[in-house]
Amino acid sequence: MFPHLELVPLELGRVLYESGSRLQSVYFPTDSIISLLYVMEDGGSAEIAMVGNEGMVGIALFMGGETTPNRAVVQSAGHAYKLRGSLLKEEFNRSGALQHLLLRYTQSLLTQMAQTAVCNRHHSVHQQLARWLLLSLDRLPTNTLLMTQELIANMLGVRREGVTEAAGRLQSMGLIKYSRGRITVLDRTKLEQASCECYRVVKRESDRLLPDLIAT
Amino acid sequence: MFPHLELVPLELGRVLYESGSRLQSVYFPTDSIISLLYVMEDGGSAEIAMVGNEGMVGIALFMGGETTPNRAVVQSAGHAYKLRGSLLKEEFNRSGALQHLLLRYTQSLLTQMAQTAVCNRHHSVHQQLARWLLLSLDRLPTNTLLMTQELIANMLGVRREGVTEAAGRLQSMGLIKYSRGRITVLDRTKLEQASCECYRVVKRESDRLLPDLIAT
DNA sequence: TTGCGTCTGTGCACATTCGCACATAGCCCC
DNA sequence: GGGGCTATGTGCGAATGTGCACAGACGCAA
Repeated sequence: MFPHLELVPLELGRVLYESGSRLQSVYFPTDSIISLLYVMEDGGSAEIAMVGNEGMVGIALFMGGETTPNRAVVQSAGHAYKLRGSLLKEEFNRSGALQHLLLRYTQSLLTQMAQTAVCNRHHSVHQQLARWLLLSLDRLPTNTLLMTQELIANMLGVRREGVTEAAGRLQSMGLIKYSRGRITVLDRTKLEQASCECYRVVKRESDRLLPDLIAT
Repeated sequence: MFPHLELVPLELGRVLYESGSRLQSVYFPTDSIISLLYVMEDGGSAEIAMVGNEGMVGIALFMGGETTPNRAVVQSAGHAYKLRGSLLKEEFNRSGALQHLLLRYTQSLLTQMAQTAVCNRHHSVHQQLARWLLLSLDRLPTNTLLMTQELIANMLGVRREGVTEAAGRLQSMGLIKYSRGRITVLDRTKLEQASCECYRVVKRESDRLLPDLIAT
């Protein structure tokens, strides 16, 4: 299967899958981040989950549904290995180690979605921003991310102004530093403290389910 | 495998799995409903998904994680087929039709969770209550459910008073009728209109992924 | 029938977020 | 180095939801 992996560049904002569209290929991000979004009828959106080098985009393919009602969009530019869906499906159906790995990854994605639901219900924008930054950071090689507050607001499904205020607070506490779409995390430990339990739950499950991650 | 299915009664409030506990058995509800909840550190809770006769409780078993950070609790009393986890796992690993069915069910559960996240972010208590009632109704043989507003509030992760107000509104619109823990849906069509798109998305995916549901 | 416990309704002060309007500030590019 | 675009900051009023307190109301049981 490896010879069929093709490393492709992914620019910010590119839509890999549209909601309900049939999957032709799957993507394994290396240094990029892909967001899974639900886009509402009125155009509003909310991020459901985030995929980085720990996972893949396109699980519906081997889960059997072929499509999902979500959009996959590049949240942080970078690269990903692209693979013909049919090849992955064949390999998955061989029921080998890859199948088990993919299923465990799917379970960790499930946890991420569940925790997103909880977080949306119970936690403040401030805590959610911290969670989101940490999840992004875990999927990037650096501790700087290129993201306007407007985009973050779209991901979290809140107002841009809400992000401005929360980010301002985190900055004045010395946890992060930012200007014009460039956010740098200064104190990761304190950022984790500022976040809610949701981040820790997702991280713990991810570490537990995928202990043996090696670059694909 | 069928001879090993054991029909067991499930009383309201019973906890089938505690967060993080190892799964011994899986359950296929017949006329009961099981809620998957996340319980926060401060004791608050939020429903992540709902399982009725369309699905099963315990997918972590075949997904490979063995545990999840969620609690499964009986939301509506009734019965379920209980099965030793190891048996299901064996059958799953035979990669037959059951495996494909279970994976498609898991995908529909994924959609339900994703939509819960969206709904928690963007929709009013009023809409969420309508969605929740419809999802419950779809999993019950009758159109009456036994549920206090207090319990519904715990499921939705909102205040009891918020449910009181939303339910009062639905009642005065003639969509439902209730008293002391007994809710009857009078006009399902209008209730769907009062609900948000989330219900429809979940329903559509569920119908699409599991068209061939026969009582297990 | 009476009583008690549980479920439901309501009022009010407060916090958070929203929606909008508009001010400021950094950066690119001619 | 001065437009002009885009990103960020701020200040309202309104809406929604929260936390608490307590009143009413229904139903079961003695």
